[in-house]
Amino acid sequence: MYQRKIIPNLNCGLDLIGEVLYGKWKIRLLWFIHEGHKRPSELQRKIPDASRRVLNIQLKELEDHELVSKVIYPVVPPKVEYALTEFGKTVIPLISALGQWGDEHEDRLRDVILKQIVIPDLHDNLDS
Amino acid sequence: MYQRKIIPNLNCGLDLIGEVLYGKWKIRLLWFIHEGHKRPSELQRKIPDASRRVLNIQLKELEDHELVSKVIYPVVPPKVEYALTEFGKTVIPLISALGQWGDEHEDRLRDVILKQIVIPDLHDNLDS
DNA sequence: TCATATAGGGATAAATTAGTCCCCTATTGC
DNA sequence: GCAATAGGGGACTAATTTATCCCTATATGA
Repeated sequence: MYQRKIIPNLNCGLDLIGEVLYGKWKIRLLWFIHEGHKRPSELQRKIPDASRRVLNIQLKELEDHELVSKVIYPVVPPKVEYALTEFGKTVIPLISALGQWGDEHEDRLRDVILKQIVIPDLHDNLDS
Repeated sequence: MYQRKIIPNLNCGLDLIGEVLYGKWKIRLLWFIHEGHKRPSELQRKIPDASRRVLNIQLKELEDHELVSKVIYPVVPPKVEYALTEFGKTVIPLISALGQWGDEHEDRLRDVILKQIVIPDLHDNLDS
């Protein structure tokens, strides 16, 4: 596991929430778990752009931060289920609000974001 | 400037808002500008842990994404003022909600976060 | 004359995050 | 026996983000 070399700031609420929600897929993981997709394989199907590995790592962090809980059933083949903790449930309204804002301003956002991404890239990645 | 090699996903609202709000200091920049700290030097003083360089870069991105506007006064020494755009103002309630959640759960968050950060680090960085 | 304040940028290095590849477990079905 | 399934993890590499260092310009005050 990666050993941090720089201590994060934990001065204010924004620092604190940042520590637990930053991570490319964390918010989406929380959202999908909230929607009832409990098992790792389901989550991987919902987020195909993330590698299995990274999802596992981020799920582990969410678990360490007590936002989700994990139950491992001792069966073969293995069965694992994630769920939001009570604490984790309290972030859902925030995620919902973020997603809603993004949806409301979808066109404008897409526009300003794409302006920053140069053409060659689009060309090279048309197939992805 | 860094040229992206991977096209970001822009499928849903969460992807979109992520593109404009990710960045270690962006949310704080928006917040302080909202509080009336308009000038670069003021912002740097409010966020001493960020290097001047990075703040400039992130301010530029916020500007490109039309969340803030920048006015350069042609005087010497230079004077620059940032302000939230109308669009930028619409994110403030979200940031406020995030910060509030962080504040409400401050103790618990600090606790779970620090558990993940190992002791040697704390030792090596006691002075920072 | 020299330091200070103001704003900014290039080059480069360091830190962090994400992704790829390959391997392991044990059972069921063919 | 062999493939498929479900969940994981180590080693390593690539991508991305932040930080550091140094340099530019001009006016003011000591």
